Amino acid sequence: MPANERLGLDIRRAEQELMAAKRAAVEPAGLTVPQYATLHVLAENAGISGAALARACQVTPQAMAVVLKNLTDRGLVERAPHPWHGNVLETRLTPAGHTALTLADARACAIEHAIAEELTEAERTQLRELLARCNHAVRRAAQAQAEA
Amino acid sequence: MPANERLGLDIRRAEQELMAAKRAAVEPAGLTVPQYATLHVLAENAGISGAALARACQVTPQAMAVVLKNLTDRGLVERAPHPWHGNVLETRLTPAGHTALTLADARACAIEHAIAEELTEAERTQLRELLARCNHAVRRAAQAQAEA
DNA sequence: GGATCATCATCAAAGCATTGATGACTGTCA
DNA sequence: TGACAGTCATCAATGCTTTGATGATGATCC
Repeated sequence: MPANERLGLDIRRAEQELMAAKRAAVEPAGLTVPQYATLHVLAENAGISGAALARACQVTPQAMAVVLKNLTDRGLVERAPHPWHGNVLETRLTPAGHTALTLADARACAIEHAIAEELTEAERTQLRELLARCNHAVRRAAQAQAEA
Repeated sequence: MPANERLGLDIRRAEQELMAAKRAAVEPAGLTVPQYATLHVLAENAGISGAALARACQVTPQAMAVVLKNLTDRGLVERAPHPWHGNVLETRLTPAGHTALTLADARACAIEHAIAEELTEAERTQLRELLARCNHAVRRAAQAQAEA
């Protein structure tokens, strides 16, 4: 199968380009992309648990634990035991975390804004739909292989 | 900016889904996705240098060095100094590497095949074009930020 | 010939991500 | 009350990726 026919490569390339741009965008705020994503979810869900945060960011709880450790060490978030639900650690933004998020968000949104402006409303919808169908096909193929 | 309007998330999600499926696909061959990609390029470019390999796979030379180290340690590739061009290490597939690649390639192609089949020819072209335009917009926005 | 430039390999540090396994806790159901 | 299932946090091992810095080598130009 020739490489230039593989649609996966186009998707991969787009994502890499996007990640590189976002990395550069949030770097002045002293954040990485996963850290920015975590703070973003946290801003709208104060006191959420680490596991729930991981689900929201679509990573494993272990990966989120590493991100949270780095954020905690640098004082951007704080974690405290849940009042009556023993095993859970509530996570919250600190003022410093809120500041960093605000800084990063402006530049990150500029990137998203650029994408949105490049495409018409109809094109945006279509891109979403095409990607969703790719997802569906991929998931189906993966499951077929898992069963074989 | 609401999260559900960010097209970047759709692209990101599609890529993650794809990566997860490919990871599962090449895992029975004892490979990771970057390792598979490296072997794939290597199969058609015997004796290529590590830096050139990195460019072909769109990663940094350092990242490629790690991948090559793991592949070399497991005997899937071998590296030897270039005959007359001193500083270059020629990299080649070993028979074991070729076997692993063949195994992984069948399953990886099945994933790509599933994507290609889900979409019509026109849709594939359109998806490519939309992604390319996203790339363009992202690159432009990133450059604008870099200059600011 | 010798300075300069581009390319290549590599060391180091930091961060993100995966799988697998373990222990602790809550709530439910018998 | 006691067993069970589900959720949560965490340790450990691997592997990929990035930036930054360093040294070696070959080719080009003066």
